[in-house]
Amino acid sequence: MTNLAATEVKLETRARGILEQHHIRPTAQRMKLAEILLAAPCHLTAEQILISLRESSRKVSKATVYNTLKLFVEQGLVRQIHCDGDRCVYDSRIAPHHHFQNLDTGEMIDISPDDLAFERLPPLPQGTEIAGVDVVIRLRRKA
Amino acid sequence: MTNLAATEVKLETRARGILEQHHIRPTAQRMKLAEILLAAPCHLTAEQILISLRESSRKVSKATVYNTLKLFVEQGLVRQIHCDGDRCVYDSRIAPHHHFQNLDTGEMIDISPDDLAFERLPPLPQGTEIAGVDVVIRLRRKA
DNA sequence: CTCCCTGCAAATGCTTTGCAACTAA
DNA sequence: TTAGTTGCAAAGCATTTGCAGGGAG
Repeated sequence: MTNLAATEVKLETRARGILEQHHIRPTAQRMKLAEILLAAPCHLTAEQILISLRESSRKVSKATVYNTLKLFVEQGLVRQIHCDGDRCVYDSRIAPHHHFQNLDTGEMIDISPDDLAFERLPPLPQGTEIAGVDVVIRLRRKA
Repeated sequence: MTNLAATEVKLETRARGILEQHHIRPTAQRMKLAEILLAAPCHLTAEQILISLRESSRKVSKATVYNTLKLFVEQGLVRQIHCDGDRCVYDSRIAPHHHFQNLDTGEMIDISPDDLAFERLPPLPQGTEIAGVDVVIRLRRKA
């Protein structure tokens, strides 16, 4: 009980700090969203976030959820991953890392950067540099 | 001229052969689509394919393009790549390979499997096996 | 008071689907 | 004949946008 309360306070403080670091005004809606995403490293769809929000006291409109997520992505607060054509997840872990994708469930699982290394990378086209490298290991149930 | 004609005939034959191998009835529309995709390894959006088709003699409806592409994907004739949220490309190279994505132009470029190798892969979650590994190296114009 | 934020609903854009006409074996 | 295909238009669906009302500083 006291632990829970302490955790919640800490989370709120942390969320506020991160928003301010990114020069985002900490409105009630943005705070709620940040708290959901920052509570733990997670991969959530806009829909799942919307459901989380409805369960909490404060109600947030769908438009605001999308607008806020877009803002967070632009500010580098979360990462947007397109796992398939008509669904994308917001990844609250900012540090570079890779993913398993469970094809049966659609679930995304983090891969620690330490667990994956390249032996050889291809030469880059003239005049370009690497902005990022994404690896997705697609998994199926073992036969 | 004779070369061109020969190439076209060959392409048509090849397209027909591939459709039959996959037990897809070679209708005129499917042949045209297969020819566009098989002419060379390429990454085309549904829109680009639609434009190619309009330029050719035979006209094909948008619905048929989507239905046919879906069929081709299901049959493993082409690969569908989701490069961003509201756009996907159809990759006519079936063999496993990876991609550069030019963030400035959206263009996808093949990476030969020989040019990329892993030094270390992460342990897989219990009861799963690898269905595929996709690497996307995102590029930006060099500063 | 002013600017920015929010929420609703309408709009957008890609993709899918229902259905009647059609086509090839 | 008969199952499989096509094309049109309408439907779907995730996301974006226009705009009026609202809130914080």
